[in-house]
Amino acid sequence: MSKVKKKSSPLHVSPQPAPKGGKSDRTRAAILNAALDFVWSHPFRDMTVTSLMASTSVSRSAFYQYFSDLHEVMETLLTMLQEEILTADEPWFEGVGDPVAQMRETLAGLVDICYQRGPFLRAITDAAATDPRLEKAWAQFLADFDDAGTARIEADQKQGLIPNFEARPVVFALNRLDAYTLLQAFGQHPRQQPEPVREALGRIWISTLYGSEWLGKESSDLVRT
Amino acid sequence: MSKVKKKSSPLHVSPQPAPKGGKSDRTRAAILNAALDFVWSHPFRDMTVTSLMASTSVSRSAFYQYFSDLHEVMETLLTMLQEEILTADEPWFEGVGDPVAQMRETLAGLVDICYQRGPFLRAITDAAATDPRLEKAWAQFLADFDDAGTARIEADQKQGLIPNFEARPVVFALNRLDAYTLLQAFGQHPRQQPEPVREALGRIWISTLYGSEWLGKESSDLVRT
DNA sequence: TTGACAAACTGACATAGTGTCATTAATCTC
DNA sequence: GAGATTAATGACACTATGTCAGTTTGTCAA
Repeated sequence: MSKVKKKSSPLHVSPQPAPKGGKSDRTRAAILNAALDFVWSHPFRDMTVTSLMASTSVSRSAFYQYFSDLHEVMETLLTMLQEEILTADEPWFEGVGDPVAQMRETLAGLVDICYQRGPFLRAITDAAATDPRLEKAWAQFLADFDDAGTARIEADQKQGLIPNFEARPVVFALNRLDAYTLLQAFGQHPRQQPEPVREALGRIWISTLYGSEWLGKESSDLVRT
Repeated sequence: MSKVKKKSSPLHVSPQPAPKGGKSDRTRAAILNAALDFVWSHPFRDMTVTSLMASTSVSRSAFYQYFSDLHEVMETLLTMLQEEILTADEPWFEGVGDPVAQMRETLAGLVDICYQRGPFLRAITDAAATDPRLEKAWAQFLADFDDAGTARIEADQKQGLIPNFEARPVVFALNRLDAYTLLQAFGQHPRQQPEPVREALGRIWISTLYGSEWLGKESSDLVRT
């Protein structure tokens, strides 16, 4: 929200990320935007270098001066999305305060982002199925949440806020819950409504970790003890 | 387990599915087995018609007399797996008795199958990312569980066994939880241990639906009230 | 302005995989 | 064992990829 421009539908664009370095990078940005636009309304499997460069003023072979293949484009975009999501997830994953309130805040942010970026997120995971590098990057993205979530749970267990069980497999499962629920709910048009999804995820996380007695007020305002 | 032969590692083989119809189907079975074998130790993205038919005694172009492309092979295999999973999932999804015991039974069966078929399951979802038909088939496979699970929850809600919330989004999320947790835990070698996964899934389903007070005995035997 | 060097871009090519088709080989039927 | 049906093959056309030698464009020093 700070300095990123938003187009109505096909999401954010990236002008010249590194205008000073020496490389002009104008074409590079054009390619990234073309990819973003494409993926908003077409499945990744239909993306070809030709189709991408058609919405550009330069030739197909120019593509290969900026990226080695389509997957590298997606990997670049994944990195951008990653930052956005990491920020939204901070409250519960990095915080130390009231867990349930932070959980709700984190989920709300996550659902919001994934609703906006749905088709694009979907494109990344589709692309990951056909490329080892991107597959690894996506796996690492999820694995980082596994680590952070495990740490948070173990901390809360020490405080007696969460019952004692082996944290890692549960976090692993809950993170796949989030990732693929959001992916399938928002990954293609028409997207599902965000509210029921957020409520469902909140219900599952909270009753699994903190107990269903915390589910009281499901409405918009956050619960504070 | 009834009449299906099992090879040690690369899973079941399918001899002549329809030996009477008229078509010989011997080559067809060979192709399906080649696919099964391939996918046990290689990612789907590396599968080509050439590589498949290489482990066969017939030529590449013979492939096209049995399947229109690689995705159709995977779709055929999906149908087989589907039956196996539907059977394992019957207790909770179709039953009317003690929900928690049935839940545990269902999850145990599901984890067991997915542990055995992991890499193959993975191949199917990878393949679905690159083909509309298979994508639809996979989506429908999951959607069927959404319907069945919603029905079961609503029934249990009427009996007061499950708190009143909108069932569908929660089932949707829980089914993605299962599918992608199992997929990522068992989808490629080396696979995770099945027990922690089963326990994690059980914990999440049960505390979300029936409350964590049912989690008492986590050991092997089933809880009966 | 010119020349010269580098950056940006291009068209043409080699490669890999797909799916089709006319033809040949195998198998069955009477 | 001749004819007909089914199974399998080799050769071909097509699509998309990634590479490369060469051309254009831009910039800066003289």
